[in-house]
Amino acid sequence: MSVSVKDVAARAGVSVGTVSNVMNWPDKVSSATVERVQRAIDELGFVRNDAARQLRAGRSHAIGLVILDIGNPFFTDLARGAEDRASKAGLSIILGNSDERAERESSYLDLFEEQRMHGVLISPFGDITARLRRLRERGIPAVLVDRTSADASFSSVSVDDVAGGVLAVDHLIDSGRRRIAFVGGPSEIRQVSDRLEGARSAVAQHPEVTLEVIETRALSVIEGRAAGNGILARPPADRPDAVFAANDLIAMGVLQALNMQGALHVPRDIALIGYDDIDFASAAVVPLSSIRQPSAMIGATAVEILLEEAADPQLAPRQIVFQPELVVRESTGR
Amino acid sequence: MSVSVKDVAARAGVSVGTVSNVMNWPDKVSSATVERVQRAIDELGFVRNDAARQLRAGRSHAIGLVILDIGNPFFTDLARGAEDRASKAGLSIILGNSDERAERESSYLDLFEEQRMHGVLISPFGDITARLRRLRERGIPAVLVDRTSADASFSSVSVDDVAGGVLAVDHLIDSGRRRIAFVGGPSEIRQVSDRLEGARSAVAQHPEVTLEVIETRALSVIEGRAAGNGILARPPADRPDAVFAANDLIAMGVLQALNMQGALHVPRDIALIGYDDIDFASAAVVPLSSIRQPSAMIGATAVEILLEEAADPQLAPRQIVFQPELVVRESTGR
DNA sequence: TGAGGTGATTGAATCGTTTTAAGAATGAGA
DNA sequence: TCTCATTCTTAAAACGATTCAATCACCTCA
Repeated sequence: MSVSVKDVAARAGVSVGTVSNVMNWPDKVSSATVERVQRAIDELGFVRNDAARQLRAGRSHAIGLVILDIGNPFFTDLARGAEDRASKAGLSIILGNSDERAERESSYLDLFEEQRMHGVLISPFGDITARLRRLRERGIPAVLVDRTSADASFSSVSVDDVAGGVLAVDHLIDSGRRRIAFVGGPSEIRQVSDRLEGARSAVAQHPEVTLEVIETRALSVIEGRAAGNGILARPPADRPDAVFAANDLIAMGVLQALNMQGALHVPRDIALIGYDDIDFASAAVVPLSSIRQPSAMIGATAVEILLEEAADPQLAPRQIVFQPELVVRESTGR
Repeated sequence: MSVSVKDVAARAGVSVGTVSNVMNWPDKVSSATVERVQRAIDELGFVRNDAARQLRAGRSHAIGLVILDIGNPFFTDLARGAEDRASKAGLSIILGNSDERAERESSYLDLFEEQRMHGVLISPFGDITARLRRLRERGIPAVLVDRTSADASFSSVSVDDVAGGVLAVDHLIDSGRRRIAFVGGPSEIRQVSDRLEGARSAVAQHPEVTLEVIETRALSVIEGRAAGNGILARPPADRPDAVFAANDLIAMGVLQALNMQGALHVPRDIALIGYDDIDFASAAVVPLSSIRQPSAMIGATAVEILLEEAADPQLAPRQIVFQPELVVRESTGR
């Protein structure tokens, strides 16, 4: 059925060891032989069997990546970044989507252990430090993405959401706004609470500025629109003059509500800034200011660290924190 | 480093063959032995090495899935459906994103061949029939998703886009619209041309109805908005009274343009229907009517067919075509 | 001519599991 | 007690690539 090194060796009139050397250490082989073996490979259409390579090598040539939500552009961008970096090292990425469900997360970790993955990148949902510790004992390093390790026992690559909150609110204040509303929730989500914390600390620098919190049940367009309608229903004097949304989906909902029938004008009446800078943000009715995260860079960096740890398991865990970036568009503009 | 069957066997005081039987054919082993071996497995934390299993079995326990665009909810839903069905058969799905680039598509196929995948599902971009034929010769069956095989030499699972076009335009006509515009492009995309063809044939049934085609350069929100602005700029008598957008992104762009500053009212002045029924559709300023495709079902069915072909390579290829479904919301409503 | 060196190639062992034919143990029936 | 079945269990042979010590061929220099 399948062509093996043995067949190639027979065709080229050399031993299997030589065929292997041609593929992996061509310098060790005379150029005439390389040529001959290569021709045999092409003629037979030989494709090496990765299972056998892996078995011999003791570990796979792939990195497992578990993300929280495949529908979220932030994660797919992150995956793209990881993939690009990994392929440079001759590794592939196996993508798993935990969908914020502990049992799916766990079954991916099972799979990755059975496959003796080169390493695992994970955006954790449940408490999996014990699992990761075990993987590490077995020679499979792990790096957390978009979340820091509680006890710093694992390396992590994340973004400073507190700084992002400061960035957003400072920008609103700089453009002359004084009554700011934070819209987002639930506050259990670490990203939400961090961004709010940043907003609070920015406001604290300016006695004349107030911050109100409008909590939502989820980070969705629908919830954002509900919050926006709530603002619209208030007497004008009670309304904020700026909204900082916990992510772009919320921001788009708020925008839709405020903009409906031209009731209020964004940014004239109310300035609006979101978070994540998803593609939709620039395509909104009023292009949305937002806080951009280096999602692809996060993925690439995580792979980088993982490779170093795979090469030297003794390495001390590192926590890499990226800084977010302000993107100004019309929704907060003049 | 790693615990092997040998260690388990030693601990349980049996041979490795028995350990293997406990895991794969427990009926062949006395219950006392099963119990003893199981305990040894648990105590040692044994996890079997998939590479070795695969090597012995000759093929992997995973199915490769190559999709065109991981940012498109249609494909992620499809992937979810495939994954659910595959896991019932004890198989996992390895997801690859070709990003509509031939070289990425090809490198995933290389990977899948090296891994001796159980089978391959692919939403093809380039012309890959030759590649797939070769995979099949090597015992790896392939099923096309969201596209039919030109020469019917491979099984496929797709949706009848022509019927979807008919569905959309019939609905517009039924609700009293007479001057319909189709917005979408480029027409090289098979889905676009099929939907337009459906629209044409629906219109052909009604002499009093006209169809105009507004071609866009891509299926994006921005392009949709440009098209919408074009419509807005015309004298009222020249405007269509209904728009059929080739997908929901286009539709949302058109909606944003028409609705801007309350210039035109959707659906009063112009009815609007999209295609795909993505989550955003129901969350738009005016909830969007759309054509829903059974994306998860497509994935699940494709896996089903793949499994049958893997079990019996002689099976004749089948073309499964699903019917799309009309979802009516406010944008075409009363 | 022979010793020593260099570079290319070989062949066997190895990775960890599954499979299969053969062997051992047990019990039933004569 | 012996034979024949029926369970269980074992040992060894795969699967296909990589690795490493050993061998070979050839050349140089004394």
